[in-house]
Amino acid sequence: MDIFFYNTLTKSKETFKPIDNKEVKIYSCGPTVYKDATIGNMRTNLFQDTLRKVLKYNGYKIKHVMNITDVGHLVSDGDEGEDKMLKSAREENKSPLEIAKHYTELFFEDLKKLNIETPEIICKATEHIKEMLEYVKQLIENGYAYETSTAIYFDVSKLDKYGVLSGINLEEQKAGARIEIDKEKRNPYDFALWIKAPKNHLMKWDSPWGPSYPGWHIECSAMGRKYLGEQFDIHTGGIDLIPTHHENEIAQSKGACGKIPANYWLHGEYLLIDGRKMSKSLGNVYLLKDIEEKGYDPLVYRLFNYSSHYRNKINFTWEAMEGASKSLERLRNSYQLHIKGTDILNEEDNNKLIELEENFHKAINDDMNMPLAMSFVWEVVRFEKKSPEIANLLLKFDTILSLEIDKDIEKQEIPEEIKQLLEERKNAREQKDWKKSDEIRDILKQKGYIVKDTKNGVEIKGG
RNA sequence: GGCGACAUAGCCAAGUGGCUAAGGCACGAGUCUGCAAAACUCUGAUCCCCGGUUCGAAUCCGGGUGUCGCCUCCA
Repeated sequence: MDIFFYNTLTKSKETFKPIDNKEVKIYSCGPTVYKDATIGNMRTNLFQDTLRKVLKYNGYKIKHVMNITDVGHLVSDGDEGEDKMLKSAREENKSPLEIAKHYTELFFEDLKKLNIETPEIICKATEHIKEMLEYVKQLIENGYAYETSTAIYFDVSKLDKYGVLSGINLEEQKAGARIEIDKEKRNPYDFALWIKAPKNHLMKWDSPWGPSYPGWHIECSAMGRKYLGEQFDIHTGGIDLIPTHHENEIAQSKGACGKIPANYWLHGEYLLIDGRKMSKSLGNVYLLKDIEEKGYDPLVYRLFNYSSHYRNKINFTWEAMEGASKSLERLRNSYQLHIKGTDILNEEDNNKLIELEENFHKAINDDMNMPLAMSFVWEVVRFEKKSPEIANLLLKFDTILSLEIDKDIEKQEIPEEIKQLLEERKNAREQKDWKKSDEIRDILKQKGYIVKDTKNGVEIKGG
């Protein structure tokens, strides 16, 4: 079955044709590890994870590279600001590497909680200084870079075209409209490849230009080339990376080897909070931790992401989380109903299930249309007959969904105290002492246990 | 000023030329139950507005209106 992806490079949906028909090579722009990863960052990681799993569902192997930016980015385009990593280091009274290590660990904890697979290759910028320097030297040799008193700059005017991703037209942009003009720069859109370190700069390395440090686009070009070659299949990131970071990566690659590094560029849209972009100034930044603290399984957030396509904005509200929470519960309940089911499926049922699996497959292959795919999941969930075969189909879907659909919420340790209360309530019910029964139910509720009386006996949930 | 996205039921959202416009959540009605919960069944849309193309448009084209994002680090 063909796979289709929307390619930012061509602004159209294309049939996916990998360079190698067995293994797909992917590069994802990873986190800058000087602060907490937000649920917005996690949305991008979730879409990348779904990409991996969809490719695997179609039988491909994956070689996926993700960088860890542990050398800070600069504050502003003018390259005159304070390095963010250094700013954090100063504020938290730790060394830059300690800061990086701390936030890297937190980042991977979040990925794990959301069942996001770790890419095959994780590479740190600080461990690839040599490769970056070689890249810069090559750009100078090829005539695409020049030195100023503060940095080595990329000369965008040397390219046949700058702006293939974002569609900007350099002539129509007002030079210095919102940024200070650096008189040494040849073009306003020239960007720093390598920056000469001021005296008190903490993170710096020896180079032909003295103690200095990398600009903020070169690491992805250098590491991408090292691990995946000059050209690979897919490059991913958040939509905000299009106009600057990815544009400049393409510029660097064209300068170095004349090629655009990836054939397909996939970008995830923003997560909004109550209809607005998440930002510190609006005070609406949420972390996965905040979701957990409200008592939600982190996978509720994962399911919530399936309610909208990755290329559309999604609006985060607690009301939406409540809805997703109910849905996840229903999915898992349904799996249990099917696994315990004893209905015999006839040919018509089997054909219907095959059709649903195909529809699901088509939906995920169509540029990862998860909202549509979910509608077929729900059809399977609602299937009239209950049978383990249907449960297995749900399990197959879960290789994409990663919601732990087979998690048995009833099979948990129940403390002795709770067991006693349940026993008391059972006796009360047998004597039709409804008042006492309801009182005990309230007590259990206060302790976090929800009691349900079903035909097959008492069910308990919570803890 | 430039670039771009979006506008579908109370909320979220799929659908990009053609059968009754997916699905989830919420609400309401019902079955079941001592009650509650769960489960199941049923119930809801002149697809932002105005033109145009077409046998036929939510879907294509033009023009409005509105919301938002980017052009400064940003997933």
